[in-house]
Amino acid sequence: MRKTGKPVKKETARSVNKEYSFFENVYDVVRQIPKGRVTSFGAIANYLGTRMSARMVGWAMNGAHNASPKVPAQRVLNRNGMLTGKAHFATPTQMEELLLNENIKVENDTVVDFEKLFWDPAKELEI
DNA sequence: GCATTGACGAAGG
DNA sequence: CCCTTCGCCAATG
Repeated sequence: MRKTGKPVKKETARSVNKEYSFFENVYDVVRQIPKGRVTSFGAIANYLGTRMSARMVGWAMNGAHNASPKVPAQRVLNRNGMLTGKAHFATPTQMEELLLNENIKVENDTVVDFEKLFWDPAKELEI
């Protein structure tokens, strides 16, 4: 949890009061995703201990665009391995391009062999 | 301050 | 097996 980049500065009140919005935690985990690997919102949520509140992870990613360095949000997919957040990128095709650039095959807005490429922080990082 | 929504997930019908 | 509902927590209207 090195807050290398430091909070987004938009910590919107209460969340910062608890302990650095867990947004930072999300960003940090996402940045640690090895190239060519992907993970899911649920996995990150599980790593954070929120378990099923994967929604918050997605919500946190909403500020990822403002985070520095930029968070490889293209590696974060839903449990289906679908590029759900592609619409939130600069261009709808950017997410797919980034994944293809990492040798990750994308077919029909879904990552091929998602299970094989799946990278679970709670498992790989061994909390 | 209450109601709705949101890059999700799991369980139930 | 597909569709619906609930849960989660925070932000926005």
